[in-house]
Amino acid sequence: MSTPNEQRRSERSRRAILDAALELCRERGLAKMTVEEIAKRAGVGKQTIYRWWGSKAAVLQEALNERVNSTIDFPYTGDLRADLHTQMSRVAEAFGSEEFAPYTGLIAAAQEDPEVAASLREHMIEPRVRACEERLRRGQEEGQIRKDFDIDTLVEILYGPLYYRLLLHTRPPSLKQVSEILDIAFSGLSPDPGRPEAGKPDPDKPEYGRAGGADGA
Amino acid sequence: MSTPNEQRRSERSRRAILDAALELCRERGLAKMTVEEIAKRAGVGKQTIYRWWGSKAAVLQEALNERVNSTIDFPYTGDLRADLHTQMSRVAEAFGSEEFAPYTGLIAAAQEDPEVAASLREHMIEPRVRACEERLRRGQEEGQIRKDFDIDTLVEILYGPLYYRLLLHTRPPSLKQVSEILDIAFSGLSPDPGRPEAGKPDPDKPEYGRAGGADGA
Amino acid sequence: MSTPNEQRRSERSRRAILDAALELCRERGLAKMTVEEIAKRAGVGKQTIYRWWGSKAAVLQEALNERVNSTIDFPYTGDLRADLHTQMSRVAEAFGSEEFAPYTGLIAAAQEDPEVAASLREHMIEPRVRACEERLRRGQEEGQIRKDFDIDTLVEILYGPLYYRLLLHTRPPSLKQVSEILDIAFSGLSPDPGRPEAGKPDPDKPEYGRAGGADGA
Amino acid sequence: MSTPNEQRRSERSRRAILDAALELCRERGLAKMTVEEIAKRAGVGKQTIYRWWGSKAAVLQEALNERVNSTIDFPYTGDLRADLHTQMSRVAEAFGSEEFAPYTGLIAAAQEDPEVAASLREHMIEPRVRACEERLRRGQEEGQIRKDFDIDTLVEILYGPLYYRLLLHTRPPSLKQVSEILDIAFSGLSPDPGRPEAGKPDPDKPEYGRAGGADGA
DNA sequence: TTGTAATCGAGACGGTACGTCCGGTCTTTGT
DNA sequence: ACAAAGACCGGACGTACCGTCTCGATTACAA
Repeated sequence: MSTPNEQRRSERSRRAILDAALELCRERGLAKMTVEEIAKRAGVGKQTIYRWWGSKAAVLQEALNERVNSTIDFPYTGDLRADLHTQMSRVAEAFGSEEFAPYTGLIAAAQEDPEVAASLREHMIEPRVRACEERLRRGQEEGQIRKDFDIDTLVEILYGPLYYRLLLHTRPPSLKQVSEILDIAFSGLSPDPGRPEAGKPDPDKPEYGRAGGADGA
Repeated sequence: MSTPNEQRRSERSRRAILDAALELCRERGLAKMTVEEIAKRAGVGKQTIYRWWGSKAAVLQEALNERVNSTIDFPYTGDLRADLHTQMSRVAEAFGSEEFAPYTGLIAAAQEDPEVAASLREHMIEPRVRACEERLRRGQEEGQIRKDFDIDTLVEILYGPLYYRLLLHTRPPSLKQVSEILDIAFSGLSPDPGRPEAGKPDPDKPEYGRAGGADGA
Repeated sequence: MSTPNEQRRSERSRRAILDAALELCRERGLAKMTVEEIAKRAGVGKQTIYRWWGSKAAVLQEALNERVNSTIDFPYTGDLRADLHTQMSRVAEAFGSEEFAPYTGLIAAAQEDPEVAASLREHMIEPRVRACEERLRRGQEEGQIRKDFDIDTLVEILYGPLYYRLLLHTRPPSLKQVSEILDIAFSGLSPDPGRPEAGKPDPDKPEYGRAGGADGA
Repeated sequence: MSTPNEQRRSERSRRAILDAALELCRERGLAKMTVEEIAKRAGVGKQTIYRWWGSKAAVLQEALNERVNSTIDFPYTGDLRADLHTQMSRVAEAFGSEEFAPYTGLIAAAQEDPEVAASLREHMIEPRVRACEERLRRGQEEGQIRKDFDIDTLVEILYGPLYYRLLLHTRPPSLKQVSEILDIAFSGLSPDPGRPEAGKPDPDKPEYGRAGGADGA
């Protein structure tokens, strides 16, 4: 079976479907949108969707791919820490934006559907991870960071906290968080007697255990 | 309106429902199980589920709560880093286990349902975060780590990478990852000329960019 | 099994149930009312209804019994045809009234439930048929009608047309119909050259075949 | 809104639904059959039933329509009374048959649903009433019956007694009843001194008031 | 007068069916 | 020859009632 003749495919329908899918996903989220709605809004038969995609998640995946290819590239100014700050800030900002619902929806779908998970990894995660790794490796070669750490794990340490906030909805990822991540990552936790003992209050910080109900839904 | 008379509630049915829900979730995941199935397997009317819970996610949430309350507590041996290693290893192991599907299912559901998100935070995340924070604060007071970092962000740096692997399905969380996280977090990335430049191979590490499609689900 | 102790029965509840049932039946018909509604409106537990009656139809049956016992009796003036006219007019009027829905509802229920049918016959039909038969027999003995017809069939000829209109909803039973029934029944259809050929217009008469759709529902 | 595109309708499904409905109605009656059963037996989605009919009664109505169109026609031999006897006997026989449950079920449903009532009248009652009226009018013109009676009322007098037995379940309509109806209707009740005073026993006749339980459900 | 036993209001329970919605497939129609 | 349109089967949704089953709290009888 597999896919029909790619050549006869209607680009017009493809575009309308991707646009409608993205639109709907932003309106009510991946789980609450239906293939039927996409079809209706795109002015397309349902079969046309099922012919070319396996699920609404696959449609959304393709729709997202097109819009975000630009954000892959990593800056290079020579200062690794500054470049990381630039890039991570961009990510934190994106994660905090309302427009980002489709991405979290996709990650949610990936939890229950290995195909989505694979596609997500391949198209969204890995290219960005690779870009980050390359920048890190270059910095390493330039002696800006130590060489005895695993680059992959390092990427996870830098971006994991952003995903943590994004997906557990504790508080929105923020620029402040990015700075703190870099602070800790670069300086390390081990005590350094020569350093000042800063105790600045933190507006990001939720206060677990006090008036807990307020941070609901 | 709200809930009916709690006193007349049948504990027998409640148990059967929670058990059935957990069982089904492990069999096919939260998204693919239905309220009807839970009811049938529990030998219960659907209305009995709808009477006491708002959704299948809420049932699962309650079912999970009961089983994991024991894992909150943090060890205290006096050595903060060792205690973190102990606890994070436990988490990494749990995250890797097959039995953990219900938890990721719940996180997925939280992406599209604020009520689930709130409940997840309140019952699963916050108690553990609090426990970790307390341990960290104690270590801080004992001078084992620096005092000028935000504790919340620190928690995110430690656990974020585990969630990253759990939810993005790049590779399973592992004990090795835990060690590396602690290495980086404690030592910091900044170069230290006195240290050896270890280059040990890493079995966890996927090789992005080579035969990338092969690691798909 | 059967019924519980009749002596301890609460007359208060019995009354409230019968009243509520009749009220509800008039509001929305037997089929669309529920035991739950009766119980709620009567301020009574559902069990109290199920304890004493087998179905909502049985409740309604009993409720109706109480209200209509007065209409059984047949007048006796000496003029059979006049007495029939009096009684049948009363019936036609009752059948036409809006308050009569419970009765048709009961007949409807009887079509699918033999118990209701038996109860209906026993409590509502037979006593009235017997009364009518007695009056007819007396008239027969007095020589006011011929003796060579079956009394039962005669009753059916007199009242059947009223039930016909009541149950098939072609047009409401009317006094005019009663007069015509008696005319035909007493005179007979066979031509009598000596009689006048009346051709009075009939306001009751629907005109089948012309603009038929207009008389719908 | 209303009905979808009639042209795309599947005749296959329509047939299966009507057949299943009639079958089920004969098995357990209109009230005790469910839309779900019809769907299952017809191998059809429930939605396909709800798409084209408003209720199970509507389905049954359409199913019955197709089977009974043949019985409308009235015989014409020149002898009105004989023709009436022929036709009414056919009806009496049909009313007595077990296969007739769907019809009584429909009449029952009509008591609580004006749409069913209208449909019943339009499709089942009126065509037959019209056919009978025409035959009667012709007989009237031929001088076989008097001209000073209302034809509609006459139809009710002839058929009302059959419906009476059918719906009140006193005793089954019978050929004997038909003969007696015609006897009374044609001869009239008024005494005729020249006639014999027949007193033949009647097997149809129930004996109200004696051992009444025997005719119970 | 006080137990004792049954009925009572209340309503949770295991179920059945409702009528709606959507997922995926199959058929018809128009271009 | 495509696709659009959309009807189709299947089956889960959440709701409404069914008739049964506890629960105390009356209530009426017997002791």
